[in-house]
Amino acid sequence: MPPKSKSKRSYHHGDLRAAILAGAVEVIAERGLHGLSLRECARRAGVSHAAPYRHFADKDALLRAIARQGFEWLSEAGRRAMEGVTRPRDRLDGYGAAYVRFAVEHPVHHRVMFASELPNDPAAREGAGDEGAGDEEDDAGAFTLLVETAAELVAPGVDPTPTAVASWSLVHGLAMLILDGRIPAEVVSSPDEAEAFARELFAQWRGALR
Amino acid sequence: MPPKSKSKRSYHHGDLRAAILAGAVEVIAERGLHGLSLRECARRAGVSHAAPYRHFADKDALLRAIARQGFEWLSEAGRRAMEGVTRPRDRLDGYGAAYVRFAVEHPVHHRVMFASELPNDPAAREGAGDEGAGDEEDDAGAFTLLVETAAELVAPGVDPTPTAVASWSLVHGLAMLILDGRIPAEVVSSPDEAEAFARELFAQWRGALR
DNA sequence: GCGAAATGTTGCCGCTGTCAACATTTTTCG
DNA sequence: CGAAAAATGTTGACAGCGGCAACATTTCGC
Repeated sequence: MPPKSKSKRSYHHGDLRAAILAGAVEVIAERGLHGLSLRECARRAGVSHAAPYRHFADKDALLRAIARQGFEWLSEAGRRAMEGVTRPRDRLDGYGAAYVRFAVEHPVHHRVMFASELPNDPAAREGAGDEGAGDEEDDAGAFTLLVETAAELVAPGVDPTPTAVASWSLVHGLAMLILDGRIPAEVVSSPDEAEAFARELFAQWRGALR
Repeated sequence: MPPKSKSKRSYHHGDLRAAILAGAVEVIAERGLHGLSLRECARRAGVSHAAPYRHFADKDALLRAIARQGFEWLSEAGRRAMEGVTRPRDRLDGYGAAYVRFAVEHPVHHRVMFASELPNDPAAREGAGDEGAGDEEDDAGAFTLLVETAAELVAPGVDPTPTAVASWSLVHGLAMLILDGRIPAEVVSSPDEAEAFARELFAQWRGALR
């Protein structure tokens, strides 16, 4: 059993897993979430219709993989937005702005991440070391980071959860409304405009906590 | 051509359309959005697999009907929450609280309404009076009502859109996070708790506008 | 009553998810 | 180096689904 930790290339296809992942994002962008099919992904990768099953147990597993990738990118974007920023409010501002920007720049990932067609399955916990030796964090990572940042903002001893929930709600709701096209396009047509708009709303919100 | 305006009963099934609508909501609640199938709805209604097509052009039409019903209920709940309330901030508070409560009480409708797998189709505008003589409002109604309420709150001459967007983002994001189970259950386990939590966040937010 | 419209049924097609059996390539290890 | 084993890809099959066409039945307007 080879330790398939890093380099996965030099097999039949090269890196089918990544190709299918990218193809799936492409298909969803073109035909929507319910227009995704494993067979279409296989077709675009130039393999037979059952090949994807060597890399994903089923369709849900593929969607979970996209969601996981999205959460990783989001966490990374949030960390990068806060790095070097020391004042707690500015850190929370930066995270929120990065959140909205991520949603606008990666709409498919955001939709899959929060499509919530992946119900809470606290089962399937076995086989240590079979797959995923790198990172085991799921969506919890993003929320944890947010709560920690909010904790720096509120008075010590106060439960930071409400502040974290409010912040997350604001940026999450804004992101969803933008992605669903329910916000006038002239307000948030580009990622930069979206981020600026988010920062404006966040500044107003921050005033309420004082 | 009978004027099928009101009483739709006394045909083969009685009221297949309503039965399928209710069955679809049931199926979605049990198996998720992607677990919905017209054939399963037909089965539960006791009809053959093609019968639903006499009432819905396709699967999307069924989902659109559910969404329309949801938007009607939401608008009605918002109006009822604001009726008799005169102070603009209290009106906005009431609408937001009703919004969150609606989402918690009708999670399936909320999910379908904002699944955004129903892309903007400004086509198909013909045949006046064929169907739907009652109300023609879509999701625009909810947002319009919100903007109008926000307009009462801000200083005259100021664009109320940012305030409306912020308010909607907050309650919409909160609703989605609750429905997706990303908020600790001990905070918002019941509709009442969810509404109370929403009111608390809204009160904080309102302070920032002053 | 009678024609027409509305409603429901049966049968079919292509597509999809998923599995099992088979084929091929690559890695591991004596 | 050379087999055994593992990983990867292919073919074929099955049931379920969305959607359509043709047919059957009920109800309504007159």
